[in-house]
Amino acid sequence: MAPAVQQGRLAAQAAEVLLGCIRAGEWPLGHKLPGETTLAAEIGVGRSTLREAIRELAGQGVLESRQGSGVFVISTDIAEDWDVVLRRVSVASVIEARVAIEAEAAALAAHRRTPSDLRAMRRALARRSGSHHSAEEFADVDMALHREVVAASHNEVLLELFDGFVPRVRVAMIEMLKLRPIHDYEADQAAHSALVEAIAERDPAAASECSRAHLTGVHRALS
Amino acid sequence: MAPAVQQGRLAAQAAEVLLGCIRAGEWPLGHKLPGETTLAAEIGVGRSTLREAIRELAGQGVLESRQGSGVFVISTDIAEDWDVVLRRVSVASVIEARVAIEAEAAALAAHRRTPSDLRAMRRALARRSGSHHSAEEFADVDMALHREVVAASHNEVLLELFDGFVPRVRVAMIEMLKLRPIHDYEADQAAHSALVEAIAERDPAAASECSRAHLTGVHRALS
DNA sequence: GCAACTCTACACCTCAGACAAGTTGGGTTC
DNA sequence: GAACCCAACTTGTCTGAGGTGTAGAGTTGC
Repeated sequence: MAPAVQQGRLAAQAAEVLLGCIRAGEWPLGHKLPGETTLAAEIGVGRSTLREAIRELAGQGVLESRQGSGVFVISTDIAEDWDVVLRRVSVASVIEARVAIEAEAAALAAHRRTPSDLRAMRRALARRSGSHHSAEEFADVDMALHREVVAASHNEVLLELFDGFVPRVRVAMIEMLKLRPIHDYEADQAAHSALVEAIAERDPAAASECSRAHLTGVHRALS
Repeated sequence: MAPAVQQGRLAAQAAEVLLGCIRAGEWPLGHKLPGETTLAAEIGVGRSTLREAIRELAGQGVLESRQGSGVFVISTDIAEDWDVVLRRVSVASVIEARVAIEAEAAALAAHRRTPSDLRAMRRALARRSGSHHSAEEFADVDMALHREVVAASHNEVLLELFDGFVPRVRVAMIEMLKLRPIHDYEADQAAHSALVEAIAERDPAAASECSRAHLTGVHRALS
C-alpha cells in the first residue's frame, strides 16, 4: 500500500489509495476492509480523514459500512461519471470531440435556424465583441455564443453533449487565456462572425468549415 | 430545516436533510452553504458527522468543498442519466449525433489506426458478413464493427460518447430490422467494407464520407 | 450431542476540542 | 489610486473519549 499521497485534500488522496487497492483486485467484491484504526495508520492519515474518504467512496457506491461489522466492497467498478471522465482525459481529446459535435451542429443549424435563433446568435456575438475585464468573463460570453449555435441545430442530444463539455472546457479556456491571451482579437471575432453569417445564409458546408477551422486553431494553441 | 432524523446513521440522515434543502431550491446551483459549525448546530449533529454527510454528497457530485472558501452546490440534482435523456428524445436526434461522432471518429481513425486496430476492424467486418439468425445478433455484430472504428480514433471521449448511445441505438435498430429487414444486404455490407478500407488506406475524407453516407441512409430508413 | 443463551471483544458511529492551511475583504501605506 | 498586509473567517486534519451494534466464543440446559 503505497502512501504516495502529496497533492490536494488528504481525504481525497486516501480515497484514491483505497480505490487503487480495489481496482488492483487486492480487495475483491464483498471483501471486508481492515479496521479503521489499522487502515488509517497504514495509509498514514488520521481516523476521521480515513472515514471521510470512506464516505466519499460510499457516495459513489463503491463501499458500504455496516456498524459493528466493518466496511465492505460492494462494487469493484464505479459507474464512471461523465464529469470524472472529462477531468481525467486530455484537453486535446475533449476539443476533438467538440469539433465533432459543433461542426455537425453548425451544419444542421444552417438548415434549421429560425429568425429567433439568428437573433440570439447575433446578440451573443455582440456581447462577445464587447469589452471584457477577466478571462472568466470572456470565456463565458464565448461559450454562450457557441451554445447558441448548437441550440440552433435543434438537436437535443447535441446540445446535451455540448453542455456536458462546458465545465471542463471553460476551465481549460480560462487557464489558456491567462497564460497566453488571444494575440489577434480582431481575427478571432471575425471568425466567429463568419460562422454566424454562414448559418444566416443557410450554407451548411461553410458553417461546418468555420466551426472546424476555429476549433482546430484552439486545439493547436493548446498543444 | 426539520431535524426529523431518527433512523440509521446520523451522517446519512444529515445528508438527506442537505439534499432536501437543495432539491427544495433553498440552496440553488452555485450557492454557498452556511459554515460547517453553523450548519452542524442547525441540523443538530456534530461537526465531524456533518462533514461526513458533505463527503457523501461530494462523492455523488452534488457538493464541492473548497478549503478556506466554503461548501458549494455544484449540481442541483443527481446527474440525469444518459439513458434517460436518450429514451426521451427522438431516434432521429440520436442518429444525427451519431453522424457527428462517427464521421469525425472515422477521419481520426484514418490518421491514427494501428495495424492492431485494422485487424480488429477486419475481424468485426468478417463477423458481420456471416449468417445471423436474429435481428438482435445482427445488431450486435454491426454495433461491434462501428465501435471498433471509433476505438481506432484513439479518442477516449468519442468512444465514451459512442458507448453511451449503444443501448438506445441497439433497441431502435432491432425494432427497425423486424419491421423492415435490410433489402439489399450486399450493398450494406459493401458500404461497411468501404469504410474500413478507407481507414486502412489512411484516407480521412473518404472514411468520414463513408460513415456519414451510411448513417444518413439509416436515418432515412427510419423516417 | 445439540440448541439456545449470555457475554465479551471488536467494529463502526458520534462528539468535542485544538490547531493547520487556505481564502477573502478591509484597512493601511506609499 | 494601486499595492501590500493583516485579521477574520472558511475548510482540513488530528486526537481522545464515549456510545451503539455485531459476531463469535463460551456456557448452559435439554
